[in-house]
Amino acid sequence: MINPLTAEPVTSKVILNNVQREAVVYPEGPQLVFAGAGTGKTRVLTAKIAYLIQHNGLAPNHIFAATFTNKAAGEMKNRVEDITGIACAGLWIGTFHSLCARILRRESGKIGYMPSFSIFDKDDQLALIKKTAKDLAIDERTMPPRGLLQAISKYKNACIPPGDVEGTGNFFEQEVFRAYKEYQKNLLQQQAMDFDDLIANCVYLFRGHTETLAQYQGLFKYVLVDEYQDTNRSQFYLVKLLAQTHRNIFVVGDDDQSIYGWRGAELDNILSFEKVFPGAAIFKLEQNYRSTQAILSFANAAIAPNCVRADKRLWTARQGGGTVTVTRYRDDRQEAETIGDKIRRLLHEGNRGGDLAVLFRTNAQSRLFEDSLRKRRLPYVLVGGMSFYERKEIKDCCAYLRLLVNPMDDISCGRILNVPARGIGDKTREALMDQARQTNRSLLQVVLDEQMDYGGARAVKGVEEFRTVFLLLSDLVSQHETPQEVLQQMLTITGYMNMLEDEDSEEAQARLENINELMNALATWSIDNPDKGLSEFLEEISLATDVDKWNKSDDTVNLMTLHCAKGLEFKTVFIAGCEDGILPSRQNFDDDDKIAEERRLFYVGSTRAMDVLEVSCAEQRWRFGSVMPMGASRFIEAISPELYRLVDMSAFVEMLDHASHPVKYGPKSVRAAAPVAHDDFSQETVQYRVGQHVLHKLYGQGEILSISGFGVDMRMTVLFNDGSRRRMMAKFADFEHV
DNA sequence: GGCGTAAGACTTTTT
DNA sequence: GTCTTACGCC
Repeated sequence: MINPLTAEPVTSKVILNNVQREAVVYPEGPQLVFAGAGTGKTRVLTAKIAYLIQHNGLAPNHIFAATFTNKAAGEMKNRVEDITGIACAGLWIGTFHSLCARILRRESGKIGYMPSFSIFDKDDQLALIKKTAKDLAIDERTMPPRGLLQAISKYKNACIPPGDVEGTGNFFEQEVFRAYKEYQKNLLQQQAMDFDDLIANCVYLFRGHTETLAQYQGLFKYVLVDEYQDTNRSQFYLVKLLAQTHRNIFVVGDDDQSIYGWRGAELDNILSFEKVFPGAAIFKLEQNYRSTQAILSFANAAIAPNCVRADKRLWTARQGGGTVTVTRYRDDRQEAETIGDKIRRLLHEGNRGGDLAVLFRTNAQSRLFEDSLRKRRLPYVLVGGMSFYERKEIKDCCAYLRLLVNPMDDISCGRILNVPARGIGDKTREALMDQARQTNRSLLQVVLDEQMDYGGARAVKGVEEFRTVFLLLSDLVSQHETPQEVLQQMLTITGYMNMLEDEDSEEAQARLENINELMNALATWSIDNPDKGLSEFLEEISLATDVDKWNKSDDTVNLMTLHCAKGLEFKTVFIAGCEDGILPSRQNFDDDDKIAEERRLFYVGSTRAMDVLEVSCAEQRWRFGSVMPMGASRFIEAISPELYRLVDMSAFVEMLDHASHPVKYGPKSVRAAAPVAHDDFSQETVQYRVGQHVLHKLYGQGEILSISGFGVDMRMTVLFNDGSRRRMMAKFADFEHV
């Protein structure tokens, strides 16, 4: 620790250009920083926080800073500690959702919640709305559950409680209202909140409790918001409330990078900031430090047709650079194969995989690139998509843990009542749920106190078994057993482990390893967070973003959606599938605002590239199981041809790959090619090798005995010095330096 | 009640 | 082409 009084000032410790420095040292009052792509937004935000602490002498816990991912929050906090030499444990920094959860855990009693409330993810929400709709006799076909959720989400994002929409609108709106009201009632009864509630309930809390609001207004002397262009109305209300007393609100954003309108984000928040906060100081960061002139010119031309934008001009000192390439392919298959070849060449030329990224509009497009890279034995990581914590076996485990933390959580209870199968089918479950509803108790409560006088003998036995299991686990929790011991016991007592071990399939094997991984993760987490418990672990899991879960590695090529790529940068970027219908998505064709948002998405993708940008489109693409003709994206068509080089590969029918195996494109037979077994080439692709000595946080020293799979799927067997032999997934192993 | 097969829906993007 | 739901059989 350095002494802050003698420390170098922030402004000399962090290199800042003139505008950046002005924004950092600007004394007080509302501030809006327009930060174009690659203009050092994070640097300014970090420096600002450090400056507030060091120069203004603010204690870290007086600062509220909302970032876009928890990972960014963690990195920023560390950086601020580096700069100031002051411990920042008390700093309120994180995503809106985690910050609000933190406030709500403390104040939950004021809005009828216990501090142990559950956080419902998408699946839980869907399960609950289905149950709600069923109870209300709302027909699933006329009112699809997803549609209901979307409508409800809209209300919540605007902080409109069910009481405010009563009696308005047509039949459909009435039905939505009925569902909304009942859904909220159910959430409260189960002591659960969905993602939107975390923000909305915070706003309701403050609206309804002026003394609590005053307390937080007094606490937060400075409110900072990153990615302000992507905030929705409830988030806007929240920061407005919090910043009311001190009027120190500092927001950073770029209207050209607003890509979450479909999630309720309101571009108007950033565009009308000056109106809402009169006297706001405006700063414009226009020097881009990331991309070459060629890339920037291309991106600027791409975004130019959007007319509702704040006036700004991005420029770069990085003159020249290779021309942006636009490549036309015959089909999606050829696109993926050729990009795979290009990536292989780039790696042979000495580029690191981590410097390369393939970006696409939809998750479904990732598969071809995965196949292509896997075939070439190139390590890659798919960011986003089906994440670890969304897997069935992991969700099952978490449901048990969640029920232990919050016994009112009927959705979790319903999920695991019959997992593993113990003879409690849909009928029995429904009977129990009816019983719960009629007697106004939780599902678990019914299961625990009811002498069942209905259902078959098998069902009764199953319910008894579940009761026994739950009480045993509950005892462990009250005896303050460690979280991983509870999980371990759950897996043994329920027979979950046996079930998977008995099933002799590859899938069961993978599930076992995932569960093993969850135990490792939980154990490691407990060591890192000795003062926290199960409920905090569960919260962290449910609020983690895809990028939070991403282990950036030097060696793995990155595959992700354009949305996921926001805020990141790579030396070489491929944007694939730039076709009308994909980017922009067909579903947004008839709405100009949505087309503008799609264009911004294309802009975001283009500005991720530092040195090389390659955009591509295919003339035909497999969609819904059949071939569809595609045309190049209107966004490309709108860019002046001098700004890129057009390469037409669509005439190539066949190419040779490096191993001289002809690769044919198009015919179905090729698509069904046998999957490559990874076992024999794993060592060449990653940083681990057999025989390597490693140091694990939990298990200490060990030696890698064998490796299978590669990239994200790489698993290895490690013999630890305590004699234990463990299978673990490389991406989670988290070995310390040896 | 559980498990297997077959038709059906469906894909935008995510905290 | 892939995942989810519905139905029929055990």
